[in-house]
Amino acid sequence: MRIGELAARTGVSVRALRYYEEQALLVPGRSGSGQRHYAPAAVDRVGLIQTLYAAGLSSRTILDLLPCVDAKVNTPESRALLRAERDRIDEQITRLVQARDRLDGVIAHSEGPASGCAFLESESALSSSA
Amino acid sequence: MRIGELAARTGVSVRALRYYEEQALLVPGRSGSGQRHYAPAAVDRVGLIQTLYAAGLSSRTILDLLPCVDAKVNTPESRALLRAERDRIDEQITRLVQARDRLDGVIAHSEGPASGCAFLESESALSSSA
DNA sequence: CTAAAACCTCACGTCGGCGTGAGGGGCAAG
DNA sequence: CTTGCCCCTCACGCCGACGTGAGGTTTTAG
Repeated sequence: MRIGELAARTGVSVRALRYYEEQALLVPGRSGSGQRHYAPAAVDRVGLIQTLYAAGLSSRTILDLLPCVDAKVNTPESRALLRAERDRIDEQITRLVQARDRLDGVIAHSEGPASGCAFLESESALSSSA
Repeated sequence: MRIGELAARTGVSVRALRYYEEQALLVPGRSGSGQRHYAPAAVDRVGLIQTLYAAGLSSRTILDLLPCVDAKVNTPESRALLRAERDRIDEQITRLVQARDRLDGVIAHSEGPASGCAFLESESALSSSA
């Protein structure tokens, strides 16, 4: 299929697909006239790339991970790389849960101000002069 | 305390603190000569800001949330805002868990290729020519 | 008093993941 | 042939959270 169809099927922009090629994440074949041609499997590939981007990984990192994911490479280094990125994601989840809990606490407080709770330890007197 | 000390205590850069002021997230008092002076509570404040930044919130969003967190504002709108941001974080967590699980699957596969599992549905023949 | 820190205000640089034209080719239908 | 749609390659724009000087003032230690 050509780039427009892949874009339509995956929901990502044509520009983004060209960008993925630039980053060597998804390199299509070319017709004689220079047009890009993608195999059907490219749809799944784009989905994976999107998932990883959504997890906050950079193009470079994804580029490093893809060969492992494709199971074309399976060395101790590649496994370490996979675990490292997994752990980074884990940390990020931890941070997000922390922020969410914080907001949940505020929400609970704003809805039921019955208790004089101080789960948000003291936010007052933010500045002082001289 | 002055900006350098706050920076040291919180681990964020002096530049970042000035930026927070620019964004109206943390506005310190000033001495006659123009130097910033922060109250001790500013340490916690910076921690909160950092937590929210780490959760992927923008300066603008944090600015909107802070009055609610400070419990200075408690309107239906502010509560809706809090919930909306909480839900965004929830979604982000979902995405991250998805990505992590994906990597976990790959890791499991790379370590024990005993099972002919296909949890990563077909990643092959990525491109075709003409 | 003097020198070194620490502070101040501009104001431009960076980086990543694209958006958005500009300007021009390829290909099927009528 | 021509209309029209999809495709191509540059190449600049953008945005947010700061980094990084430049050039000058204030505070502090000796």
